Amino acid sequence: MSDFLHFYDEYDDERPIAEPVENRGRRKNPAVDLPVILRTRNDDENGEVHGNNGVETDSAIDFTFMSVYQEGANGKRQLMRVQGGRAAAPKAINTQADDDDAMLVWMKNMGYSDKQVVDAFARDGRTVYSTTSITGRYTRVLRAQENEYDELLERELVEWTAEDDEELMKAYQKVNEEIYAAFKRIRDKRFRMVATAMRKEVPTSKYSAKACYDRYNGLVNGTACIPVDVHDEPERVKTERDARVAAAENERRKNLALEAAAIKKQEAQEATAKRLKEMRTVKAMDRKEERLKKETEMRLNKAAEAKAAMFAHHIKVRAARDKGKQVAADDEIGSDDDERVIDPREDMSVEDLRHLCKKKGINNRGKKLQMVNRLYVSDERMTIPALKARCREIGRPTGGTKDMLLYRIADHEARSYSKPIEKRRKKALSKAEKAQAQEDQELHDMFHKINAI
DNA sequence: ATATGGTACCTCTGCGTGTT
DNA sequence: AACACGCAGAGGTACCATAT
Repeated sequence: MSDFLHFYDEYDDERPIAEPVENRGRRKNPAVDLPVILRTRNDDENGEVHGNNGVETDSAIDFTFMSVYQEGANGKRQLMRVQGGRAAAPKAINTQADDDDAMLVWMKNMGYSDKQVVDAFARDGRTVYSTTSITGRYTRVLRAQENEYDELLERELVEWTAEDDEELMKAYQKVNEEIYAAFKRIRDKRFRMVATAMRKEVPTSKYSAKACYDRYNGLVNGTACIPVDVHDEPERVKTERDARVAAAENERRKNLALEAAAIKKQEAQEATAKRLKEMRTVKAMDRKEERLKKETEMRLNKAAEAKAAMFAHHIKVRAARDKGKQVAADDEIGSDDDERVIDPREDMSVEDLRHLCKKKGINNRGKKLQMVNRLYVSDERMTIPALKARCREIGRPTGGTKDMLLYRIADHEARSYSKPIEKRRKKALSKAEKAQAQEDQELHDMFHKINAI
């Protein structure tokens, strides 16, 4: 082998190539950007065969378009391309290695990967082998060197040195350790291989490496249980095994039942929690409705009191104007709205009014306003103590003028019939509901705004 | 017929990713 | 974080196609 020390200089700092790789495996080698040339074949000045005739190939145009191979059966080789360098062509393995082989051996000895060798060769314009050829050529060169050296040793033209003897013993020791490790690795795989072999022979086999190991040792040590088909008491063994199988099945079912019970329990708990939550919600809704009802009632009462005051005022005004006159005993209704006193019973339906009049022993025929007037006149004829007693009875205040007492009683009667009450309550509720809905919408919008951040 | 470059196939290793 | 798993890249070897 020729001197290769110059490669150390060439590839030291100035020629950046990748660091030698330590382990095999997936690595990301940097891509080499080189011109693509067609594979060609020509002889150089020494008669050696090279691709591209050793011409420097800096561009894709700078080559002679010649086929390196004769017309092949598949024609594939004629069109193969290499990046940079010369195309590979058969070249004898020579122990007096040329520069390419010397570099190849040096790089491989240094630990560069096959791909790195190919890239470096391409970049330097050397022969560009296929990556998969590198190891092949490398091992062939080494064998050739060894063969040549064997012959020299035979002829006693070279000899072992003391230093080499020492290295030999070290190498022997090292290799022995490697062999031991390799042996251990393969031995450790023994029962894995046994299990695989079992599967090949018995496709239904499900014995693991561990099972094979345990059984094998049991058989060798005589501790393995006897198979039922060769046992002295097969019936007993079978019965015992069946009992174990049954017990295991029972255990399995028990566990399944426990599991199912646990799931059921959890579901029941969840259902209870859900129901409780729903009940709480319903109660809350009920409370809310109750509150709204009360508020409405309060508002209505307040309005009623205000109306009662207004009613009293109107009556007073009319009384002053009609001084000395008796209130009409029958159906005389003022046609002028200004003169007419608003009685709460006017909100009642004609049907309810007829019912009320009948109940109080008053003529219930005629127009709506006539009935309202008759009711008023009837009330007006009562004494103040009687009116107060009536107010007390219906849970209304007993203070104020007679007209206010009259109004309260009229209002109570009107509200005791469903229609006007429902009408007013609904009106008040819908107002409260609207307010609530608006509040809900604002909350909803705010929630989404916060979520979007 | 032999030597050589290249291919097919196998194994090993490292990396990325999903699961526990 | 630890582990399992699949994928892809790398090297080794037997073999094939072809040049000599």
